[in-house]
Amino acid sequence: MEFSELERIRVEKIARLRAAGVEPYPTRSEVTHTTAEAVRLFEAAEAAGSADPVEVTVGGRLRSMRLMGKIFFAHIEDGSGRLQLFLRVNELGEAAMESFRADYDLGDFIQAAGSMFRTRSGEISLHVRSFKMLAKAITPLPAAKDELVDGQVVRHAALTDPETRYRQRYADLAVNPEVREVFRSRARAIKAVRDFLDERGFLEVETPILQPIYGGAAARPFITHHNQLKQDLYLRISFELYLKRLLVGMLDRVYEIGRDFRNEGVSFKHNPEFTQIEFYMAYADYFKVMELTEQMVAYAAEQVCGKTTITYDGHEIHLAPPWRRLTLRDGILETTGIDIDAHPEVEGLADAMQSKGMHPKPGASRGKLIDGLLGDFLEPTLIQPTFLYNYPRDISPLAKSMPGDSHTVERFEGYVAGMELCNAFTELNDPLDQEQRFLEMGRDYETGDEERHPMDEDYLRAMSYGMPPCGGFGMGIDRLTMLLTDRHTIREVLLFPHLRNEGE
RNA sequence: GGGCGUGUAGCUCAAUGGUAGAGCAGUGGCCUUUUAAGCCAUUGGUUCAGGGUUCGAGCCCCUGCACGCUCACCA
Repeated sequence: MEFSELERIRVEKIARLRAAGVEPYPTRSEVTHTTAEAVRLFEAAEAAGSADPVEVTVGGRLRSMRLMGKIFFAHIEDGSGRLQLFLRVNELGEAAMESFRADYDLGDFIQAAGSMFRTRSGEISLHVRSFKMLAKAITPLPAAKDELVDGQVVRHAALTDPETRYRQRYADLAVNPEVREVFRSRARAIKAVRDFLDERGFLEVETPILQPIYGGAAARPFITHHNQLKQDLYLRISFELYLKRLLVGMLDRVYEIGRDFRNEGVSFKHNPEFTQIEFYMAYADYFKVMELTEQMVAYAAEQVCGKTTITYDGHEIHLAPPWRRLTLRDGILETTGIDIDAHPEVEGLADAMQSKGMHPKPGASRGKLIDGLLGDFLEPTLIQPTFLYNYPRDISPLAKSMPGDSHTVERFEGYVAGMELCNAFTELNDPLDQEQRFLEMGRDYETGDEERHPMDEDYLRAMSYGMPPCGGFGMGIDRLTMLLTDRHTIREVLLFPHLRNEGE
């Protein structure tokens, strides 16, 4: 390791501690309470009028030090909160005080034993009788503490540089408590989804991440290779085709929470690997799935935020069921004046778009044009939760057709805050129809679409054994977390978002 | 991949083409109830990297890298 000057000074302190017979990285600590527990104990004793001292040993990082000659104040922080330490030469002696002054730095992990009390200004604190180093920090935490300059410019920003925050998430977490809170919320959201499905008889399963054929979504995959088997494999882009095989196997309600990998561009809402929840439910259709979706998201909001009305990007959003239901046709008609039902063929739709001054992408299918209208005009207007439903067949190869409408399938997407949150449909369970869809996608591939659905023969074999009618659902956990924590980029809800290699 | 922007001390930020600075942190002092303590003194720079223009470049030009925003892409 190469050290900066600040770091060299701390390395010298390590040597000094060792020379004095003090191990700066001891194997064990004697911590008995978190800082929050210590405070609660003391408050309880106070409330009970108890005169017995509350004795604790707490541990944490040194986050502030105010050394005032014969007495020191300091704050330590652990995962539960902060606690002020009060050190006085009367109890500790001059040698210990001097060691603390000279060898202890902000960022060090220490433990302190003593009894709880209130300072004259009323802050619950620990009157320290003994302390020891638990782990010496060499690199100073990137914490800023700006001060009043000429009666103004109070800037107490901590680490804010996004690159440093993402590359050194450990440092970001260490100095920015609100970042820690985001990831606690993320965990609560996942637990809420899991509990919600478990309570409704769903079975959590795990399916292959390394897949010989990828499918279930339109995305380019990452390719890898098994050496001994001499087998090319793909990292999964969705769980869909494996989960639906399980319905053939009489596991009626299944779900998986896990990582998908898509070899595509990164953006504020895309990361090459992201977390997805998918569930499949036998004997359900997409309307049933809509009901479950709105209940599940509202439940997650309650668990994470304590309520179903949340704020996202300044918008007050009401997640309580029922959510607005809007057919894709009506939504596009309202926002563009184009009736997609009046244009069952791509040529007519493209003409209609041109007459509105739009520039339909040459060679795009009808479904892709409709998807473009949705993304450009309708999606930004969908702030309050909305189920858009009934989608073009040609962009939905795994969804079941609507009875009596060969161009449309029973599919919906849930939109909140102008962002696609989830995607679901009545699943196609007709093996002959499914084979036909794969073949149609194959034609698209031959005309240059990289994101084709490759034919999955085994999936067709599974379906040909008989697949119960079912509804299926997929939702990005990252986007759900963004929504519930009011974060506006996916990087803020990923502990270690994907970045380019660090420069030399 | 395209466009725009940013890159200066550990952190947050200044600096007309003319001596690289501030606050906090650090270091040395003073201080026995502080509160993002206070006071005195002080250290710390390959200004992202490499070229170029100029008497002189943190600043202007070129190339590269990283990050941000945005467009494209995106079942």
